Amino acid sequence: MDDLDKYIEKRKSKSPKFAQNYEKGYEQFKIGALLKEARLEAGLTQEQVANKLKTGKSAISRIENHAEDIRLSTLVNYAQALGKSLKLEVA
Amino acid sequence: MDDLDKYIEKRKSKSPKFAQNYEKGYEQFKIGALLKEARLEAGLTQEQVANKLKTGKSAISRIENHAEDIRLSTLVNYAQALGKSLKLEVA
DNA sequence: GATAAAGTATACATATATGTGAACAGTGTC
DNA sequence: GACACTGTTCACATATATGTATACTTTATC
Repeated sequence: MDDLDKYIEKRKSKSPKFAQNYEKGYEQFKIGALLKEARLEAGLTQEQVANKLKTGKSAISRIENHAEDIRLSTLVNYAQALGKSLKLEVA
Repeated sequence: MDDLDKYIEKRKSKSPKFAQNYEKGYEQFKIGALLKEARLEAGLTQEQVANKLKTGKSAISRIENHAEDIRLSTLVNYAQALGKSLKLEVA
């Protein structure tokens, strides 16, 4: 089980709503976890990312923890702030 | 040159703004084209997709032609309406 | 246990995506 | 040309993501 899986398990145990939606297949809930994982790999704090995106750290926290939904541009910007890019596919 | 490329070229020639943003690398502009391509492959009209998503056909047209930005949930729903799924990656 | 750094939670304001309906345009068929 | 079908554009209303500031929590270090 990798770090992302561990994180998901932790979120599930702490939040019934998260667990319920996650099991339903709403993997959008994974997005926040993905971004957080990518941020930590880049060795950045939420505040550092916030500064790059010219916003506050609370906004970053919200994205990582409560991103039931998110704008595509926000995803793209977040990825860019980490020096990465967002790949999309309809398959 | 595949159909999507042809479509992009057509949009570029008709809309300077589209061309400009596209060349800048704002590939979000590709999203609408991607969705349209997927819809046509599935053999569905905009109205059919609109019905599945319980919305109007004008909303579908707008997404395909003027989706400078779009919500992740909208992308996911659209893909589902076509019997497909959305793949995301931060790389 | 005091302090600082990092992250979370909340509330309100603002920006913007989407819903909705109507009018109009393009395309093909008769 | 009339008709039906498909897609586009517009305006307005509504829903919701994000900006912003503040307070609180957690964790680590001393």
